Amino acid sequence: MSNLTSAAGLLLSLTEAGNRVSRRLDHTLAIHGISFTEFRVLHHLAQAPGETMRRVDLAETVGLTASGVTRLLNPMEKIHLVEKERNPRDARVSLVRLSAAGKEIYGDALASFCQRAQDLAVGLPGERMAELGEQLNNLA
Amino acid sequence: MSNLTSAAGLLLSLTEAGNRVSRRLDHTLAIHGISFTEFRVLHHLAQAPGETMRRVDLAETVGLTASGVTRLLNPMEKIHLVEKERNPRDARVSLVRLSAAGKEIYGDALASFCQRAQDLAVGLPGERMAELGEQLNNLA
DNA sequence: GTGTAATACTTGCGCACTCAATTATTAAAC
DNA sequence: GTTTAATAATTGAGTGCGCAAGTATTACAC
Repeated sequence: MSNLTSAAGLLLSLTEAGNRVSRRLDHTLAIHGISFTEFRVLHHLAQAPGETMRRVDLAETVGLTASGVTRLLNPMEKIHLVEKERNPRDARVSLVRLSAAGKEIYGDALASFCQRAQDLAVGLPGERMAELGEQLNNLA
Repeated sequence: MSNLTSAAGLLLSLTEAGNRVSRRLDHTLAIHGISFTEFRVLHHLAQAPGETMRRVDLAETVGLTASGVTRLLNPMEKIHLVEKERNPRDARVSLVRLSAAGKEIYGDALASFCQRAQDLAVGLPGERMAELGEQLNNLA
């Protein structure tokens, strides 16, 4: 029926589902005044040691370009969701830290996110979710 | 470690991996002069009965908005990768058909795509790929 | 049949993001 | 210690795509 290898078919479904899901989550997070992308940086910062990350690492984990994070973080700094910080050991890197305000918004948004995710993820194998998520993180 | 439900974590990984993968595939398909999104419409048209689809259905399957497909298809029609066609039963719908030229480009791009997909998908469970892809299609 | 709602698609506007090139800084080569 | 290469981030220019609103056309009520 389909002339795709199984890997190709999977990546196709992955990206298409990813697009759909992103758009839906964007809508549900709009209530909190942040985009889904912004939520993702808040989340990864919240998980990071010291709630601080380098911009390049942030880019890779959220699935953006370095350029993309720069543009994304600018307004977030202005709204004081995150704070810029310099690295004494290496003047090239500029670190990003989650602010108190950012932490609070993250907490609120997290609840909406998890709730909506529960709805969207029906039909996925409940037991294997954690395992599968881990595999996806090590992808590409 | 992470205060996410398993569903939430999975959707996060899904969208982030989707972004990364999309960007990579975009690059590899650039050789054929098409974007990854364009490849996806060519692919779905090639699978469709009569190699023809309605724009709304195309939008949903490729993970775009109706507006998005309109903008995407305009240049593709100009390059004659696809052809517009009207539905005699319903004047609202405008059908899109894969052209001969589009079919050819699709065939070429398909090879590159599958090859690259193979590389990108290392670390994913080979046996479960087809099954998982099907589940992702019924997501969101 | 007429009015209302639903569906398919398009368009104006704008934002998010990418790419390529640039700057600043550090690491490596020798 | 220079020179060269590699890394981190930013910026200019441009594109892709979404949203909201608009236009047709069809379906449904009654």
